[in-house]
Amino acid sequence: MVRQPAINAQNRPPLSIERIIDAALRIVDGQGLARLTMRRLGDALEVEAMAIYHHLPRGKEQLLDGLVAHVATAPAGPVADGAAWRDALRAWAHGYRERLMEHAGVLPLVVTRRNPVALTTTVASLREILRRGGVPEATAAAAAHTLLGYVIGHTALEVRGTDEDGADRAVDWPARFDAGLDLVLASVS
Amino acid sequence: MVRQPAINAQNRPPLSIERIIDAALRIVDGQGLARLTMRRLGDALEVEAMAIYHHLPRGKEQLLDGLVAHVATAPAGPVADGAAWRDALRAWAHGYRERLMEHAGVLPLVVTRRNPVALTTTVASLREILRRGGVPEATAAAAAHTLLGYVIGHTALEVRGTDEDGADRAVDWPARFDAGLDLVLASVS
DNA sequence: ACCTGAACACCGTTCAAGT
DNA sequence: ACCTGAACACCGTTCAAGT
Repeated sequence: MVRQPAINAQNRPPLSIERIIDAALRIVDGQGLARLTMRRLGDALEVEAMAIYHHLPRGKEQLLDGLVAHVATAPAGPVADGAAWRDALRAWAHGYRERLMEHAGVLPLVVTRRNPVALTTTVASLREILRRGGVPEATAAAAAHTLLGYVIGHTALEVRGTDEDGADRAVDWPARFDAGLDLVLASVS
Repeated sequence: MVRQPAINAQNRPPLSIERIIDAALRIVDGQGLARLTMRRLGDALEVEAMAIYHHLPRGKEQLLDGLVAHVATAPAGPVADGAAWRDALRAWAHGYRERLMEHAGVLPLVVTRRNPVALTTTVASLREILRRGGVPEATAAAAAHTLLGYVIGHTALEVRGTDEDGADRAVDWPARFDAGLDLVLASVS
């Protein structure tokens, strides 16, 4: 008789940080950040809210940090051909925007929480691609911040959906995003 | 005997939306957004929390909308010499960044709240400056969104204070901001 | 080790009542 | 018109207790 590891009396697997973050993200995506409460999260996990504290001792703070780490950590992968850095950054930007749009509810957290590694590692990956493309170190560092700042800021504008232009024309957001992206990338060298 | 208008039994002026928003902003700036509660706001105004609802029937939602309107509504003024649009936009960007830094606590709200006029009017003013500078309509619209998105996003990165670079160098944020701003403005035409 | 149950101090908001 | 006081349903979190 092999011992079943990690199955408790109620016949369900014990909680894990991953399952907790996943459930929290589902609540935020489906109902909004304001409805993410420890008690509701407990319900979703079929557990008393207090059980969550056993896995996240810092409580809700740690939960929100986990959400940011899960959503905002998306470094650009290394590029085979260094010269194609412009295309690589464009592709990364599209992916990052989509990620933020999918989990729009965590955007305020991305913008608020102090000093998480998420953005640091992401911005470092961008700088590395620029560096390998032959862009001077100082320019690469500035351009990496500019690009990440643009993607986050523009996506924030899009999510908030200022759906018209001030001139009563509907905004084609993906086109806007691409146009701005080109503007940012065009002068990097 | 001239009637003293709007002085009540307790010998203090009645509340007004302006005084409420001011007090709320002071709490957010001094103690952070999380500590802005209706009861604390009431204390600051020397009033029971429930009195606030008489002036803001939509309650805390309306209060937060008011904070965003107060902080994020900062259109660029009209420019005498249309040809100097690049300098005008640079000056506006510096002012807007400073505003957001001063009231960093409301940044998550700026990024979250749906469809306030604040950003719409601001972006419209940027587009107008570009238009008068002779930039084609479509480019002007895209560049205005790009610029506002950049300023908000980059300031958000700065506020969160990823104080090092991933390469252990301290970041000179104002210099970074200027470098990115030039990058954005350089290719607009 | 992992989870529960009761409890505490605090929320936002309503509603009837006071002046 | 403007504000108060009590009340309601909900928070995050602690702590001792169960298995």
